[in-house]
Amino acid sequence: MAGAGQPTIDEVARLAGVSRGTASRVINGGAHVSPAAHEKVLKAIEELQYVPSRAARSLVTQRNDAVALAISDANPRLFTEHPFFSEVIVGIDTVLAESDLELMLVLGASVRERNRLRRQLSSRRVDGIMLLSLHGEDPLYELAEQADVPVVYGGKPLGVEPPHYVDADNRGGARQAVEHLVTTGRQRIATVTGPMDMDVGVARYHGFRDALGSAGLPAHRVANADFTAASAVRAMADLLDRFPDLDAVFVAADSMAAAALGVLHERGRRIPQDVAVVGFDDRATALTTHPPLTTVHQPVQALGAEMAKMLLSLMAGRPAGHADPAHAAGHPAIDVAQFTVTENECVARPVPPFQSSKPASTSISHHEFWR
Amino acid sequence: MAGAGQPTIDEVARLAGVSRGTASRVINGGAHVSPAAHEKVLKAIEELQYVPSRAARSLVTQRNDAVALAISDANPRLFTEHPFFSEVIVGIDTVLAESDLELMLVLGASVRERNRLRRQLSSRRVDGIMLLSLHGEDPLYELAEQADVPVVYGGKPLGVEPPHYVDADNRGGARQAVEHLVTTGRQRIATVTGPMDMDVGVARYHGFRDALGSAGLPAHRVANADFTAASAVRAMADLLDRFPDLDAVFVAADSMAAAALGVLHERGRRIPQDVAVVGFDDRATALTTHPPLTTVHQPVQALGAEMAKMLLSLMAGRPAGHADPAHAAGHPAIDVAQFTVTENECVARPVPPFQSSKPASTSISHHEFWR
DNA sequence: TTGAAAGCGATACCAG
DNA sequence: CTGGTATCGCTTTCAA
Repeated sequence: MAGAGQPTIDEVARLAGVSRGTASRVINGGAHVSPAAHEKVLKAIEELQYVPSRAARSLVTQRNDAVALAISDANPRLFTEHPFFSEVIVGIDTVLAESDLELMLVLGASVRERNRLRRQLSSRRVDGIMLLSLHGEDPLYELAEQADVPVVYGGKPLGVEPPHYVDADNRGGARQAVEHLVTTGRQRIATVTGPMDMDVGVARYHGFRDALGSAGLPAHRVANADFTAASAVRAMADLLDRFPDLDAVFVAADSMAAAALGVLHERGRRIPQDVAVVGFDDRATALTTHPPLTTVHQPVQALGAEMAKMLLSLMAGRPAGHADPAHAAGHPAIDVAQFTVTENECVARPVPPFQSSKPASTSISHHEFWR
Repeated sequence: MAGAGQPTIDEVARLAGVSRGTASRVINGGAHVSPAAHEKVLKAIEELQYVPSRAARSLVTQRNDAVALAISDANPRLFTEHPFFSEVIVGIDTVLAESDLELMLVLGASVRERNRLRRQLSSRRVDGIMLLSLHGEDPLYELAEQADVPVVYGGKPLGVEPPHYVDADNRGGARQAVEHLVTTGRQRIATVTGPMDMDVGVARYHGFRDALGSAGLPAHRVANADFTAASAVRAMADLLDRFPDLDAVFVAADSMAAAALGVLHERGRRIPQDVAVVGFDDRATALTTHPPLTTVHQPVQALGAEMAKMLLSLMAGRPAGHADPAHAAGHPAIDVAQFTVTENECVARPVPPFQSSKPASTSISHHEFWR
């Protein structure tokens, strides 16, 4: 503390033999500086190993060059069990890395953490906020509305329509998954749902109903779960108790599907001969189950990347950040991701993979992330 | 920008009818302030919804109240596939939440990100750094040494002994796993290793050798992998090609073990009758495989928590942060976590679970995390 | 116990 | 194109 301390811009300026103003100009942008001075300042910076103090800079620029990702979930186990979160983070980070923005991670599970988040939101510590995994009536929602920085939601909050969010077409994806089961001749199709206090849970459930409805099949074989493996085990067992005749299950997340497979094995069901299973979400889990899981692929990293891009646009003052016509037409900033059913052995008689049946509004493609 | 703006401490002071100095004293600590003034300031803060600017505060205090977690891995897929990272993050966050410290997450995969990290380290942006998952010769190692803030390593870097790190007893855990296989009568035991440019990979491999060595069994059935599922598939297939007679496999990570199981199934091996499998690491993956995986349980969240605690100690100026006698004796700050073999169906003839055979140096217990 | 004033390390404006 | 100066919002010393 009493030691050398980091070099300041004044020392740089002195060593370079220029004024502090000139040094500053070189550091940012470098416009309006003579080549000679430019050179000298650069050399001084190099020699002193100078790095500007971000605190000082923030104080005057009123920016922080940092954004926050808040993951609001009462259940930290979900965060560890569900690769979804890691993938979103990777997607976000990919975009952020290109902008020299730093990422603050806030896990909003406990009251303490929630307070911490509140403080971060209001202490001009970050220039933007991304909110992930909001449940119904989440206090974070209100909290974020009060923030004076842009907010982007990952996954539409239940029951409200925030100005800016990124979401996948969960309903359409689920519909595809179940349609796939119908196509392969299944008649008594059940579902293990996600949490019904989240839009993602409700939407996938609706997709399930959609598909069965238009196929003229009953849709009463339903058990709720909350994306944890434990809840899926309970739900699957429950389904088998109540509907021993079921011949297929759509499980609203791969991590849950893996757990459900265990229950099915235990109960002596052969897969896919007796019961076909389709999951939803990621790919890694799907491939290590036995048999490999048929699943609807969701480009989660792209979702994270899109969140970050949208936030950057907002921070830059651009309205929604999309050249997409669907959005320009007064549409809220939703990104409907394309889904692909990945055929694996969990469903008999595979048919060729097909794309989303959603007609338009799917113009944003992130091929670099897919697969 | 031209709008209201956040309230400043001056406005608080004015509204409370005191000087700025007094207001500041109330905000931090509240000592040497008359009860009357104290009260008034508090009310003004409440009324104005005042939150101090962290940038301004940092500028004068020279602290940031933030720490960084840098995850250096060239393969982002690992981060998403391996629940290990999420668990460490949760463990860290649990501790941090109690200290009002913020967490910056830096994924150090690309060159760009590495530069970003370098900048963060040297721009007094964080008060401490945690480094996770360093590979051999990782440039991050040198980088962190130059940082003028405390650094804690998660997992010992290969070949060097940094002043402060937290690690689990990977060698002992692996030894236990393999001893377990020996105990159940297996003779031709193979291993799928972790990356051999990381201490964790080498240590677990040594544990494998240790156990086979003292049992008088050969230890040549080895295939290397890098913790990804894809690499495990290759390694397992390779093992079966080279040693079709193997009757057990120790796989150095559960995520890899799950993948290996798939290969074994494919090749017609019955588990555990033909081949017994033991994994290492987490519990969630272990339970959703078929059959459920026998594994060595590692308290990963505790590891993360310990990293954070150690960093906090260092930041507070305390030498290593442990009352542990083993550490007081000039020992580096290693935390040897206890391991438990979790019995599942992947190994035949289960014996009662047993604890680590390591005698001492295991005094730190995080029972709240275990199980 | 309190108020006044001096910085912390940058940026940005404004004459020169 | 450059140098000086005000300023960002807070903590902290120093007198009173």
